[in-house]
Amino acid sequence: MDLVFKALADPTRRQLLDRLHARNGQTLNDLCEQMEMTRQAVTKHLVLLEAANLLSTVKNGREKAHFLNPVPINEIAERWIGKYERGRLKALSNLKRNLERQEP
Amino acid sequence: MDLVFKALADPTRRQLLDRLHARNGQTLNDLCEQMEMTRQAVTKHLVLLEAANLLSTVKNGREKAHFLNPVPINEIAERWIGKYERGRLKALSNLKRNLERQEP
DNA sequence: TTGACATGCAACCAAATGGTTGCATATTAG
DNA sequence: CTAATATGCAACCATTTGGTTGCATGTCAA
Repeated sequence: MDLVFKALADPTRRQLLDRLHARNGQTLNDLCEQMEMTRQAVTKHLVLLEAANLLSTVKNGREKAHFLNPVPINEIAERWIGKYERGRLKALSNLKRNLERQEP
Repeated sequence: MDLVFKALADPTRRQLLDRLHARNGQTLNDLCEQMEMTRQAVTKHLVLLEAANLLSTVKNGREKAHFLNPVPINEIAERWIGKYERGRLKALSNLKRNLERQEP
């Protein structure tokens, strides 16, 4: 879970996920295009994303395809966002009431 | 948006949000209890959370109460998780098909 | 009013992070 | 076979991050 949050914290990695979301199964070289950094830097990001189980790879000859794995993001939605969502209205009203209490 | 992801990336900060979720409006000293770090370290985390708009504070005399703001988390759920969620089943089936293609 | 308490601010430090360069290895095309 | 291509691995570097200590400031209680 912590690895997922850390992986999602970097804009470059979110961009990589976005690009895989747009077209799944891209190779490393594909993903390097339009990235303003070296191939090795992209590789490091992909390694982190894979460690967080946000993507899986399939080696095919000298190429390596990358596939998005939406499960961890779903887990965050379920276990974390949902929890906070349920208390949303209540927390908002509490906040409002407490703020108003300060300004007579 | 990036500030929110970065803020959520640290386990200490998620713990702080959890504790505010359990009991809203706690003071800095409250939040420092059971934290294995100095008050100043906790302060730094709270500053980041506030910069990400994940909590708001109300100063009352010499105390400062902290209130959870669930809006940014909701925005992540809406704009990011939702997008990936919608493609979940499709992506999973694609992944499965591509994996099977590799193992005859 | 004075001492205790709650918080703020700044300098400093070690470790993690995000990037680079250079080279090695494996596969495919000609 | 050989050259080009796709990727892997490791050392190195600057900046950010997460923490510390020390001290300053403001507020409440006795």
